Amino acid sequence: MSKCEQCIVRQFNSLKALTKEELMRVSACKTTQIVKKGDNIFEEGDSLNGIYCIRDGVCKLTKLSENGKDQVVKLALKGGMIGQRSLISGEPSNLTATAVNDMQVCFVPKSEIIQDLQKNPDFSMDVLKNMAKDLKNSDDQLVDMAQKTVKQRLANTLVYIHQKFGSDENGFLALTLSREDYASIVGTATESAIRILSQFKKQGLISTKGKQIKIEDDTGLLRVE
Amino acid sequence: MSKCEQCIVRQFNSLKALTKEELMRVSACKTTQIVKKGDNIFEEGDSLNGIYCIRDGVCKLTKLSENGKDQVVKLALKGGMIGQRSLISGEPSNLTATAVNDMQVCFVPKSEIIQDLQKNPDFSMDVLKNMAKDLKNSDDQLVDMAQKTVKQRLANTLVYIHQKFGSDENGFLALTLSREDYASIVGTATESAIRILSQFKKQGLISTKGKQIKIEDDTGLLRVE
DNA sequence: TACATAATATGACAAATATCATAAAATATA
DNA sequence: TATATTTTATGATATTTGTCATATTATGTA
Repeated sequence: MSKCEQCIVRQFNSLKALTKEELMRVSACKTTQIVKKGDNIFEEGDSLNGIYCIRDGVCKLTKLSENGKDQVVKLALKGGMIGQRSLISGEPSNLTATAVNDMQVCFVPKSEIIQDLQKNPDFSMDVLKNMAKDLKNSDDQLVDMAQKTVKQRLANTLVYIHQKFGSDENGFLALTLSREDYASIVGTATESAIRILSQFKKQGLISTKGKQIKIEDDTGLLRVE
Repeated sequence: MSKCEQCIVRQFNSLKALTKEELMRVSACKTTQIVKKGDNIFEEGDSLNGIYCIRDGVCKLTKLSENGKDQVVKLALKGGMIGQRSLISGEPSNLTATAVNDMQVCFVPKSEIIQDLQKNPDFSMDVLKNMAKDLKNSDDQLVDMAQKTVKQRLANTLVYIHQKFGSDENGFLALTLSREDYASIVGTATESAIRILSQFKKQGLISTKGKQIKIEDDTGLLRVE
């Protein structure tokens, strides 16, 4: 089994603030798991006994609304950590984590993390900073959700995914999501999302091939009204 | 000037986790200010050199959207702390804090707080827990904003304010907000908020007297479709 | 390959919400 | 108290968005 000390992914999250000794302990107690596309890592209401560090792949964090629709709250990718909020508050998870493509994640037990939070101020400060960043993102999303049109939100989402995940060799977004996923990021009906994508296509802002999407004009998308 | 050691308000926030010595230092370096209704404590983009502990009164934390409308992200009341997120991330404030009624707030300089975060794991853990709670609230709000109707959101807001702020001697909500404030909490046009309030009144869910609102049927409000 | 299944696409229509106009009431101010 | 100003209220209408129906295309599987 591979060691955390040699894992590059760690540089992208709070684990980089651990001392060599702490990291070795984490490495010794962690377990690595393969998660197949579509499978859940954990579900809303689950008690989490640790956190997950994403070695590879992407997952969506969603919450089921009373109307029966899932809302995507966040996308987490390679280097991300999920489950910290729940671990810190000691409450069951507020969100469901579902693999958007095949993933490899490392589970680190709660006891080790809590101990490091208590002993290592650099680590706890870094976790605090990441949580602060999440909170800012969440607040900003809330404002957009409240004040922007569906069209604007979908345009922003496309640009965001372009920026965050880049393009493949053919120019298509490297992260392929279903139209339903787009709809539940944007907070709209799947048909509405599809309709607006068609419109963007006619306007030359994007092009598509099956479910794959190519961004043709980022700035144009950001100008959508 | 009054001392933090004797301040009850502290019990409601992370400052309760400080040691006696730390608290005395905070008390020595803090400054108390009066903020009049409608005045800003800080604005979006301001660099904050500390955090504010609310001794009395209520403020709204808002963000201006590109469409020119303010969105309320959070209401903070007596015992609450504002500005922590910005202090921790080291970024300018993401939100504007405006007094909804007359307030008294204590400003604690950044240097003192940072030092305590570094030295006192109980304190940093408590700040972390509060941030985790804020994050959960923000995520939940996001889901509601995306998936619930304006009517449901306004009903939920009324119940929330009833729970959080209670009623005055005449049964009216103890926190009086303008219809415009309600609209920018719910994320709708002021006219829509007013229209729906009128509807709730006809249904006997609330009653009003000027801008004052009395909740007549909490459970009924929560059942609104 | 052929079939079944799921995902995407689009039309028609209904419902929700925003906008503009204007009136009435409440509140602040002289 | 009288007046000006703001806030609340409501109607008319336009726009946005959701829902249901159905066709088409893509994708997985035997």
